[in-house]
Amino acid sequence: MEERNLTIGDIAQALGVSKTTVSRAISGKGRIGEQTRSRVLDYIEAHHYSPNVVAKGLAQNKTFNLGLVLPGDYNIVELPFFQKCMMGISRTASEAGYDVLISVVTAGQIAQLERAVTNRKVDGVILTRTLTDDVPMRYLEEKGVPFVAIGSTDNERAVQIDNDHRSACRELMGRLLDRGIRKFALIGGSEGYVVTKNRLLGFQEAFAKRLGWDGSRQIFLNIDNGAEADKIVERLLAEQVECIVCMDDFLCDCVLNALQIRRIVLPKQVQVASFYDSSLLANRIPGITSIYFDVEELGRKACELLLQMLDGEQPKRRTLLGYEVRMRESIK
Amino acid sequence: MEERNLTIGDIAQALGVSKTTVSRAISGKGRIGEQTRSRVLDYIEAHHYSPNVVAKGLAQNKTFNLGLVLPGDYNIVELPFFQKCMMGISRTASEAGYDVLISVVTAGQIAQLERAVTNRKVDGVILTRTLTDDVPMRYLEEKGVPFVAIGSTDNERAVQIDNDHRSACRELMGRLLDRGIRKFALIGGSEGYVVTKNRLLGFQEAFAKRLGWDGSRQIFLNIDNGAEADKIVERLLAEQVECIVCMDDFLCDCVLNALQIRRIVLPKQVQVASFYDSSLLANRIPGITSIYFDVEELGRKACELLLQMLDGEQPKRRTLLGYEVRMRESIK
DNA sequence: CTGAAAGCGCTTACAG
DNA sequence: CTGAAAGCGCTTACAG
Repeated sequence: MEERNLTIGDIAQALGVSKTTVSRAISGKGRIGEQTRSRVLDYIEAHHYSPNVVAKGLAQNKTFNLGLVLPGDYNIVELPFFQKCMMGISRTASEAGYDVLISVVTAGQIAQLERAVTNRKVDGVILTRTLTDDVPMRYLEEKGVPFVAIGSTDNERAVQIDNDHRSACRELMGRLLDRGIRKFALIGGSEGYVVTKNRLLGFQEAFAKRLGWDGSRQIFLNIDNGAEADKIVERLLAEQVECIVCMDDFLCDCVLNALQIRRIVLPKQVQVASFYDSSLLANRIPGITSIYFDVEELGRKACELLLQMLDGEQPKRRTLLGYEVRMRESIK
Repeated sequence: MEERNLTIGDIAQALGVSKTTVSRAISGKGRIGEQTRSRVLDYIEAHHYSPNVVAKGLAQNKTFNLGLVLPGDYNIVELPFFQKCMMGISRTASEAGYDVLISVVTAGQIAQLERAVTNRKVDGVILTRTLTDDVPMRYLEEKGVPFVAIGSTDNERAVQIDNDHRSACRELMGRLLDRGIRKFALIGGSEGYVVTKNRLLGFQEAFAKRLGWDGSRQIFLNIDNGAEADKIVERLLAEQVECIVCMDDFLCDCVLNALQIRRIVLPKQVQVASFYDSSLLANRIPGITSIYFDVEELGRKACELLLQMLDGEQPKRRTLLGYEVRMRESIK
């Protein structure tokens, strides 16, 4: 248990070759005789040698760590998103021989990220959230640290990856419109998130495409708590809105609670749809019509992009991933 | 941006001293003249030098990384727990100059953890979940890696930390009993979790303490999906059980849904309590009586324990943290 | 195809 | 109080 770990030197000595040779056998770089190689590899196999990645890193000026920036101020509905992202990233990183090191960033306080970067603990970084004025992103750019942003950003230089929220919302709204719904209300969160803008765009575009349409649509943005949502719902019910569209599942949860208190029956008295399909609403009855994104895939792809960058490639600036509209009983 | 990072050698040269001296000024170890020290420190300050932690680690045979083992197979209700744990750990680690490296472990598949350990990427590990037959724990013991387990385990040798679930459940049940409730049903998850056993113990003890008590209690364990829960609820309603106690919030969520479908009114027709108070039920109306634990604190303490171990201390085997019983409207 | 040597950026006995 | 030197475990030109 406390035996000193085997080193490349031990192997070299045991086999009567040089450390250089052992190193080459392991890395596969440089010419080396097939015989010598297998002797070394066999020895390694038999003695369970595994290289000291830290030493390797020091010699190559790499760490084989990826930084993962996670927000410290999340609300519960976003949690499954970050979690699944993390799973996808962790898995992909692991398969490529990298580890994932986390930095929690709260309200622009990037101390943990700074530590990871200035201490040279990471080769690159993945941001799991984008803001319109993104402090971590600015920091990484300034430091010249390779990074990829999950989510969309206006920053033209950043490598970014996101689901195609805009098209997704447009399609969902199109379907609702096609079902003959006329009076809509949209309830959304902070405009500080780029995704809010994109969802709004998709929402609007669905209407723009249908010229003959003669209904109404109300939009409420920057709603971030149940009380506000409750008031809005009350008002919407009074106005006999047909369908309440929620930009995310947190708001949807609030709306559903507001409806439940008032003993409103879905979809008979009012219909509901959400622009996001998180596990949070999975148990709801009736099921809520919403959009599904493969978040783990998003994490995997993001990680792949970063790994490409670390390999010296220049991946395209912008990647958009698909979506799936899931019609459920909350819509007639 | 692409300037080579400053090294200890650069500083030594600039100041006309030896690297040894610079190193000592920084670390504070070894004798060094007050003058020389401040000269070095000033230079460092002025030129924004920050040491290469990886090199330092190589020399000291440390990594300044803590491994964090996260389950890949969680259900949504546990998510806030792991998240908050992580926040607490990350923060404490960061303050102590450590970074946190994650390993996702799914169903006994510990490849990621093994990589982190055999690659010598971590100095110690924190487990965020304990199982009765704990594969990661066994692995860490075998490898002689210092670790602390969040949650309780039968393993006597393991340093473990947990909230005092047993007392918490006993106290909550005591309160319910004192309110005159007679017919109870307890619905719990897998017995594979040590916490399930502890909660069950606390549950039972509350009854054991009240000799004169003449009610009934039914116990359903290993329930892990909404359908099962639904059936049980149906049966309990038929039997006119007074209070349904849920071992965790996932089950509580299932139970509440089952009640809602049947238009059962809380707490009038049936009362409900949960042994855990996660954000998942925060928006529920009426509020659910439950037990609150400070999970971030749990993470912080766990991290402190591990840091102590890495400092060569031997912390006590078992730490129990407090709890808070929160009575809400779901109980009369 | 193989090896001696220098180097990655730090620490730490050992001398002085 | 300070420094030269060896060492942590690897990689990689440079020779041969």
